[in-house]
Amino acid sequence: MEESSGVHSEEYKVSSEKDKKRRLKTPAQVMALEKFYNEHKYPTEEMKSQLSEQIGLTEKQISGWFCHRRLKDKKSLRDEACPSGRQDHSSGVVQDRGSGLGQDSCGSTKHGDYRNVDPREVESRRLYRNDYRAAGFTYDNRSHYTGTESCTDNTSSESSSSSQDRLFSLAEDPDDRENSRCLTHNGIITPINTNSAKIKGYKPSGYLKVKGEIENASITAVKMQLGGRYREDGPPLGVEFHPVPPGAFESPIRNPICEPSYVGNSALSHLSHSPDISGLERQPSLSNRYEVYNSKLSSQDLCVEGAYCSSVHGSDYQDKISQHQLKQNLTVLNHTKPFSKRNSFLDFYEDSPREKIAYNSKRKQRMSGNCGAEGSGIDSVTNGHGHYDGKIGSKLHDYDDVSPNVIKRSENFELKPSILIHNLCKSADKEERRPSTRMKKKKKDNEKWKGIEEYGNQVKLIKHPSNEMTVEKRVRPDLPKPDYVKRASLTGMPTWKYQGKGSVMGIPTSFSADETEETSSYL
DNA sequence: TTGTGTTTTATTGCCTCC
DNA sequence: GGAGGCAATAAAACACAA
Repeated sequence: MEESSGVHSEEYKVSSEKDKKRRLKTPAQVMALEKFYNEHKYPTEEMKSQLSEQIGLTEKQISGWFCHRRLKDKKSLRDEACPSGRQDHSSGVVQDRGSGLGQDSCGSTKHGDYRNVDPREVESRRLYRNDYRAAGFTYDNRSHYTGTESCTDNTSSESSSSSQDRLFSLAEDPDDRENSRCLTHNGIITPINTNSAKIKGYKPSGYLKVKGEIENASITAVKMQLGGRYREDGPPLGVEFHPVPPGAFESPIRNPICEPSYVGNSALSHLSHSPDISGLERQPSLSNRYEVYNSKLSSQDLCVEGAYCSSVHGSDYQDKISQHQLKQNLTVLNHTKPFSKRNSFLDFYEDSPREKIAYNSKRKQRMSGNCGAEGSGIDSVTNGHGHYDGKIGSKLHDYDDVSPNVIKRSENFELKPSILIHNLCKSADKEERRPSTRMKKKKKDNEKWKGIEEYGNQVKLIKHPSNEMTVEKRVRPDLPKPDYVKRASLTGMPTWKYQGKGSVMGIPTSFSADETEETSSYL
């Protein structure tokens, strides 16, 4: 991988240097960057170097990109902080981001609000910490980052402006402890809890926490609002949804992701013999309410693009979320499959093909103000799937969290960072950077998932050339498997130099040999 | 096809910290 | 003084509408 990626990188660098013109980064690169950014807003030089090698950009470009990305985040926060009472498109919940103005680590270290707390460290570590802790993993790779890790860490970790951060914070909520399980060790949100996703809205930044929620009335209000109702099986934002009659949402478009598998009765979904029903959907553990909620969302918004409702998020945060969702979606599809998804490296990233999608669909996201509902729908859906004994959580990780096992099994995008980047770069770069004609673009929109799938196929080809089934079908059967998660969480950790530091790619050493063995055997 | 608006990328200057 | 980061700016690339 290093080889090809390296070559590619070199090529890209050379070409970039050749024409000093502004050169757009390939979707793969953007995905990788986004993903990495989601985990490390302030990458160390080492990380930058590594990343630059991985995606074929110069360190300077990497630094610049991160810098601008942070600005973007900051700007987003600022915009949302507008007194106009802007709401999060995806959730419709008043975002607390506003309060985070200038408080987020990505933003104003300059202002010295929390200089004492190295934003870089915070950003870099925050995710892990939450993850593992939440997940109940004994493994703590965060220590590698710095000894500064402390309780404050938690708060600071939430300082991130990203929606993910907000989501993470949810895990801290006593009522939402379960959610924490869903968090991936890499810090990417595993939308296990729909509520979390939906409420992504609520998440006071760590800084805010430190400062006191009092400072932000909106945050406090939301917090209070969520406080009582926000629970694992409860509807988001305290909105009670009435159960939908079975079959009410039987849309011709049965998107595994958006399709919430109606669940007034989880048993029904269980009994369903439809091959289209993903394992996730069958999960009996999903709360009815939750499912109902999802059903509604999906049916209402029913993005035709189904899998891609998430791409409709508004802000750049939503972008991240999109990535995340995408990741999740991809995961579901390939094993499901984003990138951010994304999700959020981060799949997209989040991100993965998903990221690409998000990337391409950004404009649309912006344009559609009511997309929020769609986005939230997706969130809820994906998250809803996450409700599996907490184990399922790992399944829904961002792709980088997804271990090789998952990848192998599901053949989806969720690759570890190195793999992801490599593959993405390979596929994306080999192909033309972007379609030049509008027709292509339009097609792209219609087939935004296509690209992702293609990418996934590439990976798939390498791993399972013979498998012609769709990703979704291939994956679904595995989802319900309990050990699936186990495996997923175990292997496939990126081989980053700094993994020891507890980077996203770090490999939890706590995993049992059995698991590893199992994984390897599978592979 | 063209014009307009938005987003992304690159550059530069300034500031802060070590 | 150097390194890293933020902010402002310009320009290219892109998306969309007419």
